[in-house]
Amino acid sequence: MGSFYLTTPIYYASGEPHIGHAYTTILADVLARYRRRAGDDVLFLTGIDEHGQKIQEAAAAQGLSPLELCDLMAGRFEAAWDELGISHDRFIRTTEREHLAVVGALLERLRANGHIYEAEYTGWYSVSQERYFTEKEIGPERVDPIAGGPVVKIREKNWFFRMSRFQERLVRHIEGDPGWIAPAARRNEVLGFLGRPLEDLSISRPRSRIHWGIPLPWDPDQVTYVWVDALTNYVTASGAIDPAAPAAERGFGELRPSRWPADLHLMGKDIITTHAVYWPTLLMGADLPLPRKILAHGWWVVGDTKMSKSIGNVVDPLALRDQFGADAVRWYLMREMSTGQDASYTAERFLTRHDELRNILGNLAHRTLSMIRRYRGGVVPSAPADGLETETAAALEAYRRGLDGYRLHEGFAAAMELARAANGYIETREPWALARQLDRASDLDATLTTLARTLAVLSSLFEPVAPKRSAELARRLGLDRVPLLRELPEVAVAGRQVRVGKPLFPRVDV
RNA sequence: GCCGGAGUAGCUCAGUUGGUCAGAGCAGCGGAAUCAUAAUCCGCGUGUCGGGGGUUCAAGUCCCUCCUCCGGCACCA
Repeated sequence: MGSFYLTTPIYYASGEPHIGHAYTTILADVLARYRRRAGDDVLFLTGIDEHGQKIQEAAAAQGLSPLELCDLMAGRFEAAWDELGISHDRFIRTTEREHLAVVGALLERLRANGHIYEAEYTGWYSVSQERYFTEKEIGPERVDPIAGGPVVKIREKNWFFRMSRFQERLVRHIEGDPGWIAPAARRNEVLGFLGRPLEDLSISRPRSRIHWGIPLPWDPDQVTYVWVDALTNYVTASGAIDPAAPAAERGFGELRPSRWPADLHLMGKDIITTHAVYWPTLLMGADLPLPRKILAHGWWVVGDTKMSKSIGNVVDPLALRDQFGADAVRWYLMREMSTGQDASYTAERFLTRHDELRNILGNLAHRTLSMIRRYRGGVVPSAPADGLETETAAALEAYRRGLDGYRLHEGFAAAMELARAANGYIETREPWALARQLDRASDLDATLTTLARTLAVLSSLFEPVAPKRSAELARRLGLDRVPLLRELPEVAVAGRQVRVGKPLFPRVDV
């Protein structure tokens, strides 16, 4: 049995879960479920990032302590994930005691290795907003993008990580492993970025300004800035580091038994630099192995404009879920977006994808189960399931190729293609005609058994993307669970008592 | 400015290393069937594969150039 450890970013706890969070998390969930279906022992990690100035301010504004606000937001995220059928194994919070200790241990390791030094940080600071803004945020006008007020260039004491030392090693790593950053376009961007001299990374902020954070072990007047704090969650959850052990035995250099390194870090393309540059160099600095793969996905846009709160065109995945069900939302997101690229959300496309699920797959299940009930008393006949063999084999191969290669849209298209083929098979075989001819009973048996077997295959292929309805389909077929991939296509369906039930994907009147 | 993508049927897009690659789904039109959620199946596309040039026996598929759109160019979760 293989092992697979995958992560989403931890989402910043100052805002409500939105479609960006949902897409990343659903993508991760689909891959996690696929790996489980392929027989792997999976660790699927997600969580929230709870430190920093925004949390501190948002809590104060609501009359809460920072931790009270974080508790509230953790509940919001977990509830959202529950409603979307997310099967994470671990929900990490950066305020957990273990994480605080691991961050401290990592920082001490970096310092012991001689990669940390003290210097002045220079940046554009807005006095009214009490925070720094990036060059990009302030724009050429040099005003703070929130209130439009002035920004000034100021200096303050920070601790820095000698990221620049690792530039060459990182470039060699990326060039030596072409699939390490996917898709290739993002890899090229990172390499382009690394074509210029890499600067060092500021890793702390004065506690006088931001108190809600993890104090540096050697300088309690400074708190850990977001990068080290947030990214380290991946190591914390892996169990690789034991902060309570003596410094030489904590797991750096010599890994303890753990899930590290991660097999896959998933994220939106906006934080590729953080994951493909900051994080690996930090790991190098701490003598930890790098994650095996980094996959940055694209953005959902609405029509041809970017989704944004200010425009008011944000699509709420939970509202869609209320109307169509979690599986339909998941199907749309996975099937419609070419993994890695941007895609456009439109209500029309959503409905088309939902119709596909309902008419091609849902109706296939319903008509098949109805015929087994009508013609064979609800029991799958014991006959050779010798139809659709070519189509099934082709679908399985394309499906695995798509999911293994992180082209989920292609993999799931192959699954839906099999459902289309099964509908065609019904038309060709005309079971209703066979049922009228007593001497064709064995042909009808073979037809119905083939269809039942194909539905069992489909329940397995669709499980990662539509877990609830696929499990229900398996139950309707009289199976006690959704089959694993290695059990396909030979699933023992003969003799099973089926149940027709209500349509799997009911018609939704809009 | 530098770097990198994309431009294929009305719409959304597939098209690995050049040779059934001119395709799929949706929409539209016509037909079949009745097991089924007015669901399904079959048939129908004269598309300059953004423009131009080049390499080759052969190019959406490689090279050059032009046009249009988009993305990246660090302390932003």
